[in-house]
Amino acid sequence: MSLYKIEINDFFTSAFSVDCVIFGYEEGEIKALLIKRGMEPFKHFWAIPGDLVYPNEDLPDAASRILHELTGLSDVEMHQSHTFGSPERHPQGRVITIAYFALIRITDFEIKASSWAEKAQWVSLNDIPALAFDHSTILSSTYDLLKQKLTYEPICFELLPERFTLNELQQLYEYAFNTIMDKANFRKKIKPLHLTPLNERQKNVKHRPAKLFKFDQSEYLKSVQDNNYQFKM
Amino acid sequence: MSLYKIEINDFFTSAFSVDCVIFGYEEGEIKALLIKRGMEPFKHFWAIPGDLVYPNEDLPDAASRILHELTGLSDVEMHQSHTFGSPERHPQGRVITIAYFALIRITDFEIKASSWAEKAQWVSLNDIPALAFDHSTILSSTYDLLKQKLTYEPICFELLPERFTLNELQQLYEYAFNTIMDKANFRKKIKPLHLTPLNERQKNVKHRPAKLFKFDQSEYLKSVQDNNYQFKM
DNA sequence: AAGACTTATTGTAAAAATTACTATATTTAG
DNA sequence: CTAAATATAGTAATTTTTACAATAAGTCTT
Repeated sequence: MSLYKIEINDFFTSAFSVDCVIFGYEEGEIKALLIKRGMEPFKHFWAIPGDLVYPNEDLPDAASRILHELTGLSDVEMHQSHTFGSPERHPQGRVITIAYFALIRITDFEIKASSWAEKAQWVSLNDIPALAFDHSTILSSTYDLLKQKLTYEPICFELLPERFTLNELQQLYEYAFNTIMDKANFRKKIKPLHLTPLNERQKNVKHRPAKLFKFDQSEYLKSVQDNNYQFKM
Repeated sequence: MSLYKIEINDFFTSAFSVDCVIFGYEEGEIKALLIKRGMEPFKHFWAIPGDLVYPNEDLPDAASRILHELTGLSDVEMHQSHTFGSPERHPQGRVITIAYFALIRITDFEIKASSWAEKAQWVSLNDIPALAFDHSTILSSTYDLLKQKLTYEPICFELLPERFTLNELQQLYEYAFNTIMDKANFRKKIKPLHLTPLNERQKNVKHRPAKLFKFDQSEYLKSVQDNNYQFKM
């Protein structure tokens, strides 16, 4: 196609989609919610949940819609990841996709069926199969971004249950950064976060139960302003 | 429009563009290269250089093309920023834009004329005027991203001249983070970077001229692998 | 109910990194 | 040659991080 013959309307021939990487944390592992595609192209392939964006729909709205259709959850913060637009990435035409990610509490909901998914399942990041389209790339670069954000934003609490033990928090970081940390020193490090201790303890463990804590977002935001505190891991 | 009437072809009616925030550093200030638009919409408004992406063009290629048309520079690393897709952001239809940024050395080139720009000019980030479309938002969130990356990637050297003094490096960080740093301590901090000292000095200064240094990227990458060193500011 | 066991929680001292500040050396300008 | 300005090096106090030890508080077994 010669550049000189392109007119403005020739540009309005692309579609775009939103792919939504949904991360959860369970049994000491970070997992992603994958679907088995129920339609062509890549029918029956595992994939990241995503959908074309409606002509009048805003991007974050599309991401929230996808999350809602699959999980029933609303009001979950969506984080924008990267955008993928290689001309060959979609067999049916030029489809740019904007990746988002959401962090959710696995135990908070039941996976729903969805129009475009014949099956949905949590998969540990260690066992991700081959995925449709360029979704392997999307998933891994979005996970890199998540790890990056875990170091300078307190988003770990979106993955943990609302009431959590300090060990659970530590194990999440140990998993993500593939390290082992000293328990005592870890507690010193998170002291400035002022996690709220609860009058509750772990249940059904065969040893001394740990105290449960919760994270108070508004408290945190205040201390960021007042004390010029900067979360850092 | 009812959702039930939407067919696949109704989705292939959008366009997308790439906007390229070009940052430079001069006279102790970070500046952005802005253009004055030569055509509608927002004719004569200041804007971030950008263009629609051709149907078969990859996104990074489009970003490089825009940079090249305006500056003549090639082989400059492009960093992807955020994507903006509000349905109302473009008066002529649904246009998603993917923001990129490039860091360049202002003195390395001359600004060229371009088909879509009637004028191009470096503007200090302190004096950015009202911009076309949602470009004010794009610029400020991309600058936030740049500052974020300045803390964990050695991209400061893409802004500085190839041979620079340690003071120039320090001043760049002081500008970006709006702080004042101790000269002696700053030098200790950057010691692990192993900047290469040159047998050259500053010229035309009315005091003792400082030694010039350069950054050796391949040396840096090696020390990242070998020593598990992680750049951090 | 006692004691063994496991884990939570607190504490402490050494090591390392950061910070604030001082002193000295080197070059240009007049 | 001297004054002015800045580069560069050094040092000691402070803070943060790290490694490790000690104790407390529950559960489980007998």
